Amino acid sequence: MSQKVRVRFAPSPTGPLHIGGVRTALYNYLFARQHGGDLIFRIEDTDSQRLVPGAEDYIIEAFDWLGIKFDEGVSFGGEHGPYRQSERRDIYRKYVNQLLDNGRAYIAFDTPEELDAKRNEVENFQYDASTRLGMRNSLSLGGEETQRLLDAGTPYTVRFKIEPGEDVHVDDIIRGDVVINSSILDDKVLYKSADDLPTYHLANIVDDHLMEVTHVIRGEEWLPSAPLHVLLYRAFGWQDTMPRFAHLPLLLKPTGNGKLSKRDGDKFGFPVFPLLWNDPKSGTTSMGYREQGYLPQAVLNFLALLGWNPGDGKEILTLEEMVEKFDLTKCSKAGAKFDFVKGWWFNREYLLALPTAEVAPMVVDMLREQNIEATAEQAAAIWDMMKTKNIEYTDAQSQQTKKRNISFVSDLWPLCDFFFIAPQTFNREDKFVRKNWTENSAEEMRALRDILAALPAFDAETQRAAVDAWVAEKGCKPWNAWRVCLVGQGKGPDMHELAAFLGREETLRRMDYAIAQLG
RNA sequence: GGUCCCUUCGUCUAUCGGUUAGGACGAGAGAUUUUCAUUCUCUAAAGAGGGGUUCGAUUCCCCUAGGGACUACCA
Repeated sequence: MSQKVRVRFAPSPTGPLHIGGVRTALYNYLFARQHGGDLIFRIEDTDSQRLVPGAEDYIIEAFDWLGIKFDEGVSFGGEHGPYRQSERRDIYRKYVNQLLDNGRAYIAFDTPEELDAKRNEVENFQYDASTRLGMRNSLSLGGEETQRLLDAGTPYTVRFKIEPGEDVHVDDIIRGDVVINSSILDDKVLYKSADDLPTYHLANIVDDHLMEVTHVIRGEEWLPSAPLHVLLYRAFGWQDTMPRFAHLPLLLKPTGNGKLSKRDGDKFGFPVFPLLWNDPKSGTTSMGYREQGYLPQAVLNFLALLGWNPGDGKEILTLEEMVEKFDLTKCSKAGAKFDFVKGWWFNREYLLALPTAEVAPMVVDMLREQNIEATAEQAAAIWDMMKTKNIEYTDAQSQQTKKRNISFVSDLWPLCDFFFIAPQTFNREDKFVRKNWTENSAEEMRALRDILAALPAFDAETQRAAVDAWVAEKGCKPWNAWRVCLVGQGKGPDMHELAAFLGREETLRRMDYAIAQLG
């Protein structure tokens, strides 16, 4: 009797995909893969008012970039379509009528204005068993009047008739048995005639049933309405095939109270969307993980561990390992503060583990942004020399400089600019220059210069052999002064490798220039 | 306000009645180093509070406090 696992990720195309949504999708993906099941991509566009052009394409592109693959759904095809709710009107209408026919729902004519007025008039007004008879609906108006209004084309909604006084149980995989009394539930609007579309609640239940969804894995914000959904399954007589629920903890602000929002990203300088987003309404643009230089696997890995932990101490996990180890029952119940600094660490781990050949094109792009044209070979050479090096990372919030590793390719630039830009001036006050350019330095550099000039070849090893011999004989330590010449500061890779990259001509030129400047 | 969910180092978390409460990020210190780094070693850092249950509670129950979500003709 084991049914094939089928789960879905069903975003509403009202804007760019939030990072929390990405995590929800990821958990669905991991769960589906682990059980050899299907992952469905459904578009929940039942709110025509809030639809944002481009949002759907954005979401699809985001998952494509992230490497989360769907088995069926919008743009993926499948046997259970259409997968866009706005294209399923006929289906919903049929099921709304079923509920109407068996008395589980009723027609309501109250206008939004009337409802507003009621809410202003009565504190904590709730449209339910205790108040519905005082409202304008088929229950209070009677069949004749209802039909008359319908015939007159009066806009209406269909409301779910909730029977009060029953404890409704939701069996949640993460939270266990959650009980809510039906009396605190209101008669939810299931369908609105104005746009001939159902609301989320109805569409969600009908689609999950028809698409044979076995597990509903979604954000915790849905937990309060889960009992309503249970009641809906029952009203349709679908309780035997009702999916299992798992309500995921939310992603919270890095500091302070509340859930993670776009503002937090702006405040701390991290993206909350997978891809760059230009909002057609406000005209504002929001940064994306892709554009900021995050690697998709790093983003996935980071997100996966915000709310779930395999418990074996291993944190760097491939998608395959995550699929293997994922366990809904090991998901935490409490919301997770969004630790974007750890996100940097994940990216660094993945970036540094990447083969040089894959990083080189990124370095070329990064250099191009600095108006420097470099070949892939040069970029690869720089990466190999520099990838273990550091930068001074400016913390956007505290304005304090902190030591950071290379988490992003863009971090590389301030560390490697000297490969392309020769020192123009030398700051004698600089700690490194002051310490390492002594009175003997000019003379030493002249000697080193002559040795280098006379070398038969200029590769690092040839240099090293000659210079080591000279150093051994003279008993001097020329490297830091040499670094002053070529770099101007206390940073950069091994001097011989650096000189080899620059080439003999440029190396000697920089040395001559420094000797002339510093004396 | 009401309903529901939640509560271990600063952060993400491990522990499924008996542990010196472990790991990771971040922080600090030291060592190494031809610079900046890397690397290595070490350190500080937690069971919200109060009641129970039990031989024994971080773990089970209750209360309080705190946090979160929901409370639309939005999802």
